[in-house]
Amino acid sequence: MNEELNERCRQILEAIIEDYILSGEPVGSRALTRRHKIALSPATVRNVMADLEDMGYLASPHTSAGRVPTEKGYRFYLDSLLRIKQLPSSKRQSIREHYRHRGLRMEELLREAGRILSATSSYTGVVMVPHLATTVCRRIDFVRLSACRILVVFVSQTGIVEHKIIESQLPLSESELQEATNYLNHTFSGLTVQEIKQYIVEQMAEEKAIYDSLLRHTLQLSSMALEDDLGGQVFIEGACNILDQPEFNDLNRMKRLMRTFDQKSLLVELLHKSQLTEGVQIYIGSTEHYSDIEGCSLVAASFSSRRGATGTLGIIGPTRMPYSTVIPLVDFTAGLVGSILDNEEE
Amino acid sequence: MNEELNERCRQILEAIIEDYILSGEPVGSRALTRRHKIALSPATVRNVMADLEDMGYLASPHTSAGRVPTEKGYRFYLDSLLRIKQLPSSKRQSIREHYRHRGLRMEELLREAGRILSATSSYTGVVMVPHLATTVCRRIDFVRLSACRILVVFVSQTGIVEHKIIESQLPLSESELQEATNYLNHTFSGLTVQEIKQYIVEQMAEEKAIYDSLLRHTLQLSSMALEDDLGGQVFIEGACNILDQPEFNDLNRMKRLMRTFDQKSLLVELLHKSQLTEGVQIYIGSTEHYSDIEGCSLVAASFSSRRGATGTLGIIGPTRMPYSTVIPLVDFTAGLVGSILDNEEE
DNA sequence: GTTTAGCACTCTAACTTATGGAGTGCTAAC
DNA sequence: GTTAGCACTCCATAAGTTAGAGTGCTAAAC
Repeated sequence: MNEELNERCRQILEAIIEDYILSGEPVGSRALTRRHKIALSPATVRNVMADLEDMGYLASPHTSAGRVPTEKGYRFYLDSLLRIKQLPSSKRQSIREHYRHRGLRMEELLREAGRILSATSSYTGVVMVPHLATTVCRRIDFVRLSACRILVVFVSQTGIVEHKIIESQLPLSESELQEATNYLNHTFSGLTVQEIKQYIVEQMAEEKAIYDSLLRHTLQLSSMALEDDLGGQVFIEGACNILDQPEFNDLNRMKRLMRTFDQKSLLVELLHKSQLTEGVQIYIGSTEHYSDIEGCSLVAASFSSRRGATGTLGIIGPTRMPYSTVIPLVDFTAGLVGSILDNEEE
Repeated sequence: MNEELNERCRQILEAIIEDYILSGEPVGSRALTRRHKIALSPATVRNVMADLEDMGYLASPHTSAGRVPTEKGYRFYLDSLLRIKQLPSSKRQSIREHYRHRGLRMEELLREAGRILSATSSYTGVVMVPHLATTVCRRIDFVRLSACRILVVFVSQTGIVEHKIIESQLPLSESELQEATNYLNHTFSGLTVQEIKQYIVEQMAEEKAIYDSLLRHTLQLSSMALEDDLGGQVFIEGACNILDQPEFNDLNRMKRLMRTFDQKSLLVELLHKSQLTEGVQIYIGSTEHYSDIEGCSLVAASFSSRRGATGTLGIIGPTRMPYSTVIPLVDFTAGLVGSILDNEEE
């Protein structure tokens, strides 16, 4: 694939994609020259377009329609043509404003982030809750519900609170539980969940060394408490926003998208993926990749606080969305949410 | 409105509604006599249908289509014609099975209840989380995040856990907080949230009598902690299920419904309403009432545990849904969820 | 008086048939 | 290499047609 696109091709490709983003209609050679003051005749543009089609950057829905960007076209546009502006400071300010009077609960903060993303972009906002793994434990509490049923409340440095009810094998008295709690807080506070799990495994391995049955039991309970945390949960806000896009006049595509939202699994997968990489990631739904969100793209960025909690947020919109504003929006929001989490830690 | 429907009218109305529920198409006189072994000619049936239309139980989309039940028609059907079967015990068993291996977190339980309702009915499940008001306090914990920021964890007898971060006016030390916690648990444990609020108000009124500033402050904090709880939150599961219904081939209606789901406010209102009444409630969306869910109905029932937590759950489906199976399903589920909550209390 | 058969009438959904417009690809001239 | 010109293609829209289902009314039958 050694096709170097020369300047003219690039220009025309860019013009086509930008037109298409605006109109959603296939763009033809005539309209293009008119709108973009290109110093070429439609015929010449047609030749270039035919080349671009051969190379896979464009496609035509049918013989006598204009051209539409392909996934490859978008990719090239995103990688090489798009100049990303900074979000204007007025907009930054107004977004910050939205977060100002927020309640301070982690979950609500993230839900709200999704809503703000959605409202600001008029597409759909998605937010994935940080996994506990890299989260630093501030405190872990056991609350005795009955002899064998124990409520575990886990609080991270970032103020994430998770709770879970576990069934203990052995009945435990109030005072035993208190003792266990004290021990755990003393031992675990300041460690990440990962480190805690590690520690538990190591201690359990030396099981024979542990003569203290309460201690052994305590470790067992904490192990149960920390498995399968809630992290990775995904909030979807403003799902219906996206339905106003003309591409969703197709009932089936619409249903498919809604189903994807309902199941969430694809989103979890994608959001996870983009957590592994720095910066804004863009996933383009096409027939080959992510066909469930065909016609849509996900613009995602992960946010993280200084102390480790890392989640991902983003916007799902039609593939033909104005990336030049959506990308900075997602980028800015990720940073903002991260810093809000930081402040909550202090 | 003193229209007594005679036996024949009732029979025909019932037949029409049942046909319509099955097919979703306007039903005509001919088809009706054929399918229902009615000992009357189509012409006679037509006369009856015309009467029923005059009385407002039926409507015709246009001159030469069959008849469709109106909201009034459905109401009459539900109130006077429908014989509700018990859920067959095989089905009960299989539903119980679904709940068996559930994690024990309240929130997950309710979410799952929504999912099971949705899957079993192939419509959309909704669940409203119990409000704290009537909930009995088991325990209330303060966790110090920083001098002024405090995490409050509230645990009800039913195992509902709510948490919230509040900002204290005065900085509090670890030990002061401990003292406050002990005081609160001692005082509040076993009271309902309502009672607690009452108590706080009374105590504050005697403010002058409270020389102990820590005590005053503690009360203030708990007051903050208990206002605007999370209860009333609504989970919607399987929203896309309902889209497969033929009535949602209409794009606009579909969008409207999705928007209603997104906003949730109408659902909150309806679910609240049905919390005030015993048994299964049915809300029929029509142009006049609840136009946001036009073409849909909500079948709802509240569930409650012995100790007070009361929420509501239900199914949203097309108005022409098979009530004879949906109603018992909702009824049974409400009872089941209530009893699961009871067990969790034990 | 109620019920029914018959019939003219209505309305829709589905199919067919024009028609205009937008756009292409090719060729030949610049 | 670029462009004008032109024949051709395809879609969207509108208009016309038809078949089917259903109604309302009337007059006869029970």
